[in-house]
Amino acid sequence: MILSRTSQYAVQALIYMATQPAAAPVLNKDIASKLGVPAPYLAKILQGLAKGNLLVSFRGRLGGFCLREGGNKITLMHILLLTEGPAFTESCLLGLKKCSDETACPLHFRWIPVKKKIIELLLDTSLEKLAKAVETGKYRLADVPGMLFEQLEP
Amino acid sequence: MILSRTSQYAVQALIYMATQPAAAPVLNKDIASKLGVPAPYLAKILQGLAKGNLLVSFRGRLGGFCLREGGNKITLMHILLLTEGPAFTESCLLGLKKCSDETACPLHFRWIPVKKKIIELLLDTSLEKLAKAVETGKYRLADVPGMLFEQLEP
DNA sequence: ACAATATAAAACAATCTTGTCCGAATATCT
DNA sequence: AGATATTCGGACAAGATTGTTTTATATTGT
Repeated sequence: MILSRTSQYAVQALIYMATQPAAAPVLNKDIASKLGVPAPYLAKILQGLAKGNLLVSFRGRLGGFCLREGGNKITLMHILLLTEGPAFTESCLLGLKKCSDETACPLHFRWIPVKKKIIELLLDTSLEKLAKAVETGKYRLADVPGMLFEQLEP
Repeated sequence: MILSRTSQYAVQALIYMATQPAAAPVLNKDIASKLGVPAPYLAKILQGLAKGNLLVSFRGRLGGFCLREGGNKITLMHILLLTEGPAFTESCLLGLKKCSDETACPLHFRWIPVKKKIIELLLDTSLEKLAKAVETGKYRLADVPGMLFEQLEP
């Protein structure tokens, strides 16, 4: 029923990046403060996503992270395959190592149609869709309120 | 996409108990060995289920654990409410503490119908159904093979 | 009294999350 | 060109959570 913290932060961060202008790299520090998540942990997650070719990273001044592909190419599935591991869609509800159509746990065939729904959702939901939803202001990305589109400069 | 180990062991154990004659208490030790899970850990889990009124426990000789209600009354939902906590059906995919129809994360309304399918499955799946499935021999409850209905006595 | 069993608590281990530190890379400024 | 400021990269460790094992205690039937 739940994703790991790592996956949650990864999705939040990528949605936020998709709301930002694609040209300029986004700073880990900025993402962390806008989302209210620990910066060192987020950095590690973003590095992993860069290694998985979802992001490009630039060091030095004017550095930061950019989405490698446009937000319309990246789906939740792409993200979770990296953060949850490549086998996360095949996991057995009861935790059996071997649970296939041949050697099935008693929940296997009941679970399959539900799993299918989940996978459809993950495949169909692109960063672009989510970013646009957030940009309407009707949805929030973090518990910390008002940080996202009400930032004031001194 | 995944339940905690505790939940997995709890469900496995209860299904196994539902395959056994209801009259005699079942020993933690026996369940553990048949399922191939650590006995002390399973004991702790079963005690929790007893506290949650899903099981009755008997101490001393001829002791053990019994299902309190018939297997047809107990659903996966009953079990998981105890092992995952009472709020596990309300958790937000992105981990937001406050994510309701009013203050929604961008995944909220996409996730609701899928969550509904999951809840339906959990409410509809009784221990009795699962136990009967296992008794046909077509489904397995544990990775350790052949322990369930091929136990030989010396 | 004894043996078998559940219960409780605590100790231990593994994993996940978070924080700190320093080095490497890169653009900007002088 | 060189100095400087900024940013990612990676190693390491502290803390938190979860899973596992051990130990001791209480209860019950024979």
